Amino acid sequence: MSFLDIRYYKHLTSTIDRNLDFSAFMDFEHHYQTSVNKEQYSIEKAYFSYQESRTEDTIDPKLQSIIDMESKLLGVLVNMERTGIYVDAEKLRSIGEDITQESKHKELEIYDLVGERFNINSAKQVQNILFEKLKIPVSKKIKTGYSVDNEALSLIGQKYEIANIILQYRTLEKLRSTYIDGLLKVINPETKRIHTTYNQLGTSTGRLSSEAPNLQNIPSGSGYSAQIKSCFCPQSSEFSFLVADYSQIELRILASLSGDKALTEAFLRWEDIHTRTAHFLFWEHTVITSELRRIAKSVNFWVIYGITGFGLSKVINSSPAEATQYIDAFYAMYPWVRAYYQSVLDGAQKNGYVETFYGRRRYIPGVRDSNKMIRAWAEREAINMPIQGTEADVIKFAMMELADFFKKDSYKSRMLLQVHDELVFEIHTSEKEIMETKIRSIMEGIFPGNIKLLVDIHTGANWSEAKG
DNA sequence: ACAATGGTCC
DNA sequence: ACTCGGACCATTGTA
Repeated sequence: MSFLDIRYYKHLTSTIDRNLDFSAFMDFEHHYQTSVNKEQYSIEKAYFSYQESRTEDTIDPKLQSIIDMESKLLGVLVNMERTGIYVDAEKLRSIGEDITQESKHKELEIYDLVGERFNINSAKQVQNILFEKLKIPVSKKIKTGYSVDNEALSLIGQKYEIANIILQYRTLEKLRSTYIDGLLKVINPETKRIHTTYNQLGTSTGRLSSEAPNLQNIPSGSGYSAQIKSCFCPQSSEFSFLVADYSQIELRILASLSGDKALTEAFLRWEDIHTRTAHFLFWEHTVITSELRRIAKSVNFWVIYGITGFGLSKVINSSPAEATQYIDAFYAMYPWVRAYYQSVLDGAQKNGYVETFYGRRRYIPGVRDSNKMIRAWAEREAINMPIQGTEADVIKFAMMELADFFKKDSYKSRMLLQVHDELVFEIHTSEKEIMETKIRSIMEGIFPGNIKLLVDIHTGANWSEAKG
């Protein structure tokens, strides 16, 4: 277990138990950061330092179970990293050429409209062109001047076509720079595959992060995004892709943790939860249009984040007052959720931390701060962490069980990626049936809450085809 | 090198 | 009044 290096210790201090003296560890970390060979740090060293610096004598058994899980998970992650994922470089390059061509075209179109050449990639220069030269009214301000981000340009685009073309140009450039050039650069020449690195220490909720490259933010839309995603595929024809994702896992966990009757019943009756919320929010409408459902979906989504009416209003394009009404209506519909949130905040006040279903902790000192803004921020963090963190715990436990299963009978199929609520597999043709059955049963069976977790499974010849 | 801005994902 | 749940990365521009 030589991979259980210093990352593990850092994880303990940062996401599991922040109540530690960090100084004993600084030397260790310095060596880690300057070291070429990460493997030289053993679990024994890390664990020793951890014990040395603990301020309590005993460790909460629930916390210990998380520590044990993380220890074992590291080996699973290392296997996934080493396995990597194949990318059709030729296809990716060819898509890149299409994008470049279209991008060049947009570029010229912009110069033509403006009557001047400038660097469209520079926010500053775009500001100058739009607001100084073309005298377009400002829609949104930022620290250093006038914003030209997506939100601002979309507004401007209602009247000035130039903003829409800049948006289109940006989208193309984003795809080209980050996902074409960026990915081509990190294909391993020996394996022809991309090997990401999972960071177990990167988040404060217990989620994994993925870096060098980040394979957790590959675009998922249609058009070029789908084309890029389709470049992720099996290396040989004996394999296909399988994507298994938890369906509405946050809301299901919220239902279990809060025990809310209405939310629980809705799930037990297999109702469409977004439509149900929409019916309640827009009770005066007899027909729920897709637009109304979209708003209700945003409300459901952002209530989990502990967001304010102001924030929600930006997402659903309404006034803050209207958005606040929606949030209040949500709480009226699911009163136990509000009570549950209150109990989470009370716990944060009392203990200084909040915890997941499995006992993973996040220390939140801000809930005791005298500054109202800081406190409000801390409260949103506190409300979100048990849900997002439990989700992270659930999929991590599932991954470990899946890894055991794959290993036990020496299957040829492999687990390749984790994207927070989704796992990507490379499935050998001969193992298709058993894999579908087992992956579903392991993932759905891991969480013992009142509400059963649901897993959607899609298969296909590549990542794009296999997505939901 | 580093901050600011912007954009992609769950 | 309000820039807000959790991440990583590219580009520009300044130090």
